[in-house]
Amino acid sequence: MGKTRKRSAILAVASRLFAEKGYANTPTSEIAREAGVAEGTLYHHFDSKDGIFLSIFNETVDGYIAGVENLIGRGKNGRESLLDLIRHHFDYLRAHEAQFLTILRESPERIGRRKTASSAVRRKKLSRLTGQMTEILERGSADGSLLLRYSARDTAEMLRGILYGTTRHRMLGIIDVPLPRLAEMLTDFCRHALTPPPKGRAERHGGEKH
Amino acid sequence: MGKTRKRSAILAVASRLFAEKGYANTPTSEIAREAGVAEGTLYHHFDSKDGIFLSIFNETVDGYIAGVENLIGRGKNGRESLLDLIRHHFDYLRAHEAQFLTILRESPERIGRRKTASSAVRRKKLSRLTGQMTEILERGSADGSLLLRYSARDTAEMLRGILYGTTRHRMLGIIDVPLPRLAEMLTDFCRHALTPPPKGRAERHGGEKH
Amino acid sequence: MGKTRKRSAILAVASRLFAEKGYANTPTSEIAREAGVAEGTLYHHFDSKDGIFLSIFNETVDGYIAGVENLIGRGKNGRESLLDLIRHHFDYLRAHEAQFLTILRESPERIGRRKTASSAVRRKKLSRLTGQMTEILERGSADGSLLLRYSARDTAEMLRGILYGTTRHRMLGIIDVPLPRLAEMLTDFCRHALTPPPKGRAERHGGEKH
Amino acid sequence: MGKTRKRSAILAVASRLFAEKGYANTPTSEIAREAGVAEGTLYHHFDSKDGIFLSIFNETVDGYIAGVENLIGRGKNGRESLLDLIRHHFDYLRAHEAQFLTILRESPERIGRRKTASSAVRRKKLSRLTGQMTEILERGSADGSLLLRYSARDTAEMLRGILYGTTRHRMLGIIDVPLPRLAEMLTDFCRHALTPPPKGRAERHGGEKH
DNA sequence: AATGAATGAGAATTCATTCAT
DNA sequence: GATGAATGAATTCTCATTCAT
Repeated sequence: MGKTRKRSAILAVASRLFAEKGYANTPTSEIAREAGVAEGTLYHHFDSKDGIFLSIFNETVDGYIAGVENLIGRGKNGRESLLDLIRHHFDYLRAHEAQFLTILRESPERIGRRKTASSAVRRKKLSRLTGQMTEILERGSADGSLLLRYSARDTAEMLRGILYGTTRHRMLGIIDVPLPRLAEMLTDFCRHALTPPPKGRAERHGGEKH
Repeated sequence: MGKTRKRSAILAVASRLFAEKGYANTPTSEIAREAGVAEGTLYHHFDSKDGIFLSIFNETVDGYIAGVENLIGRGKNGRESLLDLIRHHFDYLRAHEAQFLTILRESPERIGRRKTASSAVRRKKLSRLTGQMTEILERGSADGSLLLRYSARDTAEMLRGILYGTTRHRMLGIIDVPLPRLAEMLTDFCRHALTPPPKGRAERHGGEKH
Repeated sequence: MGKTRKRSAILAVASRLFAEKGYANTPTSEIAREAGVAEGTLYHHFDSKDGIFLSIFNETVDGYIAGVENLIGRGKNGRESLLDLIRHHFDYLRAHEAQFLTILRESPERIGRRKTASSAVRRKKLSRLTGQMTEILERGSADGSLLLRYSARDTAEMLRGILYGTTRHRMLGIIDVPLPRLAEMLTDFCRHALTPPPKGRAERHGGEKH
Repeated sequence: MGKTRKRSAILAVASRLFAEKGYANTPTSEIAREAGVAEGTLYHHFDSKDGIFLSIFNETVDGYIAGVENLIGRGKNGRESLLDLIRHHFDYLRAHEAQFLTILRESPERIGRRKTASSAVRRKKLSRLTGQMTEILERGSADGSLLLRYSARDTAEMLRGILYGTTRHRMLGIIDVPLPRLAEMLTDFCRHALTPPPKGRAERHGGEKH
């Protein structure tokens, strides 16, 4: 309890500062000052500045993944699970805004090219996510509630990019659509793009010329 | 010619390095060395390291916007213009990979929160882009070639996020779908999400229960 | 017993680590961890990190000096005492390798220039050693078993340097001669350099031309 | 010329400070201050603090080795070359006191255990020295001017240790014999230990009992 | 006696930028 | 325009030591 109070304070402050100013522009001295601890204390709880980021990443992504796991386990059909996923995405986002922003901002630096031991772990977590989404899409394809025009895997990857990009622009203030509205639009967008035609009517799409 | 050879060399090298290692992890000394100029020379051509990034950003985004302007001017209907836009996006991307990656990586640092004079300029350019997309969507809505379920502006913003996110994940190697395939999928996805129902048939969507 | 078990563990671990990595490169945290005690416990048994070194130094040098005292007390002639001293040196070395290495490595830092209270104590112990060696040489000179060409004091100082340097190079792996062989060589070397000419023959050395 | 003035100043100051207080106890800030340059300037001329030590080591040892090479080339007999070597040792020492002390103090840290690329280079230089001394002893053994009771290599290693140890104790003020006197004593010591018996007289040594 | 979380004064190093040549 | 030596502020990290429990 008391033992981890400072640790949590550090993580909370760091999330906020990283989100606001970026990892590289946030000196450890500022984290310490705002968290009300000595600078050395950071290094009592974390290996390095990078270790602080790593903890934020892990705790946030683990929670996100657990949430998805949970909704998958509910056994709804693919289409409903997909909608649940989008809902979960935006709910979780709200509850962990600073953490999300931090991760959004820093992914290329810390997940991108450089192949380090811990970046491999991070990549793995993220690909776990793609795996979960693939699972949902496959279920929908099997139970007829979703119509995939591409492989489930490819579609899942695209969806991840879509969620990422819209979320990011929204959180960075690059676009103005309010978050709930964005969630609604994306839900709708996916529904239309992935919905099979109502029964009893032929899909006419193939006949189009383009 | 001779006057700008070193300038171009600097920009080319900087784009590559920023893309590979990130802005913050690329010392000016390395840019100078790889470009084959003295470190001081950087400061004859640019105000600062930030100025180098700024030039990459401006030249790249200006070219992109000009391309969109161009395709809008061709006077095709909204739907076709939208497809042209996606095509243009991926074409331009291919031709300016390093520059795009640089911008992708650094936007939050340099465009995000902090309101400086030059970040305002950059934001403006980006919002010009949203304006162009809005224009295309409005045209499609007016000429019946596109069906918007939300305002053209909101839809445009969402589309920008979608393009950004998928492009980024692809370029950072976070997802595996090859670029041309991704372009195809997105084209298809948008077509389904924004296509009006074939004439003579009522849109049944509204009747669904969900 | 139980009272000093942790103290001994600390000294043993510290000797080993100081010998392996050097005093400055051995954090107290590592000593504590390897000794299986808490970091604060170090400070119950010793005043400071320096105090740990001091204890190693004192205990080791005291034992060494006691051994010399002992062999001097046996009342052999000077020559034999000198050979006993060399033997004792290498025997003691073997039994206290880590401690010796620690002292070898750190002497200049902690015994050298800086005149502190405790460094004076240490210097005094070392000069006690020179005193003992001087005593042996004087005895040999008096009883005719050794031939000194310089004052006993000067010769003793030189011998100390000789023992120190060869021992050190050997322990640091700078030279390859095995320890027993080195002991033999030094014994022999001293014997030839300090041996009086066989009785009944004039020392011809003075007549040489060089 | 002017280009290297600051570099030399840094090396001179660093030698002095390392010799006085030890490498680990000399902050780079102090080197910079005393050398009259900015701290960053150190890193313009050297890779790291370690690089400064490395330069001192290399320049000093290279000069020493060149001197030995030189005296070997004079073609004197082994015995005289050995005496020249001792003379050269003490001459060079006088001319590079601070550098020698620095190297004396820091060898274990920087040459000892840890096998790094540059420590291998340093070890190699030092073993070159042993090689040179071996060469001299072999020559003396061949031309009859020296009597070796052990292999030339082993004797050379022992001699190196002897020179090292006595020099070191002298320079650290652990012993009081003045430098010239020490040189004389060592010369004499070696002469007696390695001198063949005058012609026409049998070596009686083997007959002794001990 | 024992613990270990917390401290904070330093340490080495980096790097964008300047300026005399 | 071009150079590159020099700068010094800023940054991350280390670690001996303390002290409340």
